Amino acid sequence: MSVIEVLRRTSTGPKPSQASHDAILEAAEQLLKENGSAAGFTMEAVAKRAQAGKPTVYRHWKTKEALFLALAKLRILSINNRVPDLGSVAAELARFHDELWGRLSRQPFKAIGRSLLAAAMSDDGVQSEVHEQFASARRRALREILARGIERCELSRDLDIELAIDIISGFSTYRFLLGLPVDAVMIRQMVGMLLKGLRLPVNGRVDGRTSTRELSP
Amino acid sequence: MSVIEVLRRTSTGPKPSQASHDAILEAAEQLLKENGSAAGFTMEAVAKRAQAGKPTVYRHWKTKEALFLALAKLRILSINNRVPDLGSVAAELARFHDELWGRLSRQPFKAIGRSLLAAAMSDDGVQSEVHEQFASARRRALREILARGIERCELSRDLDIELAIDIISGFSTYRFLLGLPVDAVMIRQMVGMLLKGLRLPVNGRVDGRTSTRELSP
DNA sequence: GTGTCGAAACGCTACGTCATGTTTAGAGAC
DNA sequence: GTCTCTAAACATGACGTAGCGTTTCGACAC
Repeated sequence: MSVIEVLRRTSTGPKPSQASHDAILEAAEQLLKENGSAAGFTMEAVAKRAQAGKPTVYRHWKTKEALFLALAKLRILSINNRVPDLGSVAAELARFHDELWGRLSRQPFKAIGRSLLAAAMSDDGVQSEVHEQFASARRRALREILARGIERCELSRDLDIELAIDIISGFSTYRFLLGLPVDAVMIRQMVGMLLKGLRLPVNGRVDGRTSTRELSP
Repeated sequence: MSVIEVLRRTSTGPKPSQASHDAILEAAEQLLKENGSAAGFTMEAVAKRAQAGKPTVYRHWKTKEALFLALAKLRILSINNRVPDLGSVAAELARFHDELWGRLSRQPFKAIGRSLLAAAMSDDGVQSEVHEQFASARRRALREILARGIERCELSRDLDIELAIDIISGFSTYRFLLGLPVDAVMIRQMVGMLLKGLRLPVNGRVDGRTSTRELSP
């Protein structure tokens, strides 16, 4: 149910109102979702939608960018990146991407993601934040998956994990950037193609095709 | 030498002035370069820098976005993507990336690239254009390289070329997006890691390390 | 005369602030 | 417990600033 109430919200005394806080965030999310990008996402519109005054919005967040980043952290950083041990790197990478891109392919996450990248490209500070917070959360999960793969001898001990993470993250991010679908089938194909380079071959023969076991273990 | 002249440019008669056209483009490029992103890139600033009137700017380009896209096409699409036959996929991929990212890592190309991605994330039309024009030019070159690799039996005939292109393009684009360096060493490491999955193994043994031949043939 | 030129002013929208009067929670007095 | 006072939040509306895109102007080239 919506946090935004119909009746006029009044003061809650000396402490900031949690109701206003929540209503503003929800209004911001609705606007991003409806427009599909940051276009039309104005502070006036947010305030109006939240049935709040502009000073109230600015009392809770210093700038428009701060409000947006708070929303992005709430919605995107909350996506669970942790993947349990599923027995194979392929299965775990597939699960990881399904969780992440299953969300980011739909609204409002898609609009928030697009706006976040737009902000990162326009401002060095946001770019750093995207790198240090949003990307690093994903990287940590991938690092665990690859480390488990090394432990169970699926992957070589010499594997450059950070490099592999760049390649894995890059694929889906690139498709998102171009507006192309990032669906489960595609993810599994990518993982299959990539794994032939990542995993330590157990037999002396690696053919050019992706085996069924690699795709859906 | 600068196209922006010191003296006041006056009318050239019934036809739009080529000098104004060039001066405006150069002014726009300077501003992007100086700011490192689209911040501060205003039409007023462009006109002032070019010693032109705002109506003259709008006479040549209908909107700010049109001016920016014209500049982006001029500077980024002009980067030569074609790579001659160098005898190996690794060498050709490395050369391709060096040409492209050697430019995109430096100003003003870096700022133009960032602003282009920002615009793509904010506007569906620009996103389509980035996909259809900017990305596709790169993809065409990569397709040639991979096709040659298949011809000379370095790569499997079953290779999903488009998928491979997504992975290859994604890596560098992802690092660019996060503000991380995209240098030649890194590119060669990525190509090395990726090729072990792409190329058709000639011997029955593929170890976990990257051989010197693969990195710099 | 037609169309471009630079300069200046305009309307519009959006960011962020300020001034106003109202409402509320909490602290202290009794 | 009740009353009073104060500090801070609340919505509303107006404001200053900045940027986009347009209009008007006199000057100039063909």
